[in-house]
Amino acid sequence: MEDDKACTLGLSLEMGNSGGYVPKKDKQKVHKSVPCLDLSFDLYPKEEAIDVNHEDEAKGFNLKRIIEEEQKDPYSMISDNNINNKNGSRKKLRLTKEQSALLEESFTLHITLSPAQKQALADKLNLRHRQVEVWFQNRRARTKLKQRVVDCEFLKKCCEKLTHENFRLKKELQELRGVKVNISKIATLTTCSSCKKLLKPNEGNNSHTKIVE
DNA sequence: ATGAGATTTTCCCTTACTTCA
DNA sequence: GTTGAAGTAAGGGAAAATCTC
Repeated sequence: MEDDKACTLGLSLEMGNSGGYVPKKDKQKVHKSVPCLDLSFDLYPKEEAIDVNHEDEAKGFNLKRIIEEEQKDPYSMISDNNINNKNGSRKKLRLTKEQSALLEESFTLHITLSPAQKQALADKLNLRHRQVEVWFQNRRARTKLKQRVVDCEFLKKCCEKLTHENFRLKKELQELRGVKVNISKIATLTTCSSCKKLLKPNEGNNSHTKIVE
């Protein structure tokens, strides 16, 4: 059955780490009990792996500093398509097709990224670390929402199936009860010795009512 | 050793903006 | 041109685990 097959599928989508601080050295332990995508890909080759606290003199790169600067002035390090409106309201950034495509591609490989991976991707896309982070958060939320809709539909079908089955079993029970009553009725009947017809209890042979023709 | 506050990272909810019918 | 719905980037708070003093 298709539904039976469906029963063995789904309802197990996990987002991996469900929150909380995870030290970098223990990052992989988190995913032990939960089926989750491998996060060990390199946006940078291994020899260029990023140390958050390390100040790269040649590139002037320090992730901690970048994040701090972003917090001080969120719009200082970004392309001009994300500058606030004159009235102070937030101007919404729209990611380009290329940016979205690469983010999607990364997401299909890894639903969460380490800070260094986020920064590497941000550099690649000319976005801020925070923007990549937020994009992944929202993308995980969207996935979860879609899965919730799928789960909901599946549970609805299960419910309908069970309701139908319940109705069928109730009907069957009713029929069986009817059969049982008839059998007990038959068990209490006696047979007329002369005409061989069934008699009600306490009915003599002389004045009997014909029950069974 | 241990306890309290700080830090880090994620999730969740919400808001604000854009796009489209 | 207006409106409402849907999509989505981003803000902010809470939770959880670890770190630091």
